[in-house]
Amino acid sequence: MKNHVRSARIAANITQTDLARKTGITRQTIGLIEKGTYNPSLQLCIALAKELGKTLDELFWEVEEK
Amino acid sequence: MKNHVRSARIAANITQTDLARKTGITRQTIGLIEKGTYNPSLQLCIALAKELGKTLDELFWEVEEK
DNA sequence: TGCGTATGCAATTTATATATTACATTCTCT
DNA sequence: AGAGAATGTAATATATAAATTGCATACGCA
Repeated sequence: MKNHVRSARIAANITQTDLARKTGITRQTIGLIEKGTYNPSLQLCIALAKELGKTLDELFWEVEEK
Repeated sequence: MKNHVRSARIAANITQTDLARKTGITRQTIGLIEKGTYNPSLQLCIALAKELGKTLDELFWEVEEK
């Protein structure tokens, strides 16, 4: 479940805590998603993408799995 | 959680049962996703997209929610 | 008419995403 | 050095995705 959430978040210059608050989830969940050990729900992926100004493909598509 | 899974599946000319088998889940889950009452996992969305020859965006992005 | 295939749907169970709480580390800034 | 902010991570609890089983309907076809 690798992705580009971390780099997109850093590029957007917001903290995990901010992104979590804006997307309605907890900081811990953001942390786990960025770490790549999680399989988030589609709804959450969409919320993250919109908040980060990206599309699903840009954040989650074709990220080589380790 | 509306999406374009059903039309893509029909365009690909395969059954729910086939798509389920190929993506490693059950027919019932496919049915619920197509119905739009489900919030599938990212991993499953990716498997569906690859099997249907689409990207995440094509299947799940910006589908007006009812 | 009867059989096989595709789909809808409901009840129950199981697996896992996400929340909650809490503590630790790292880094920056004064 | 000390304080605060950002992040890592772990244990437990809760919500829900997904599996399993089972039955119903509709359709094409022999």
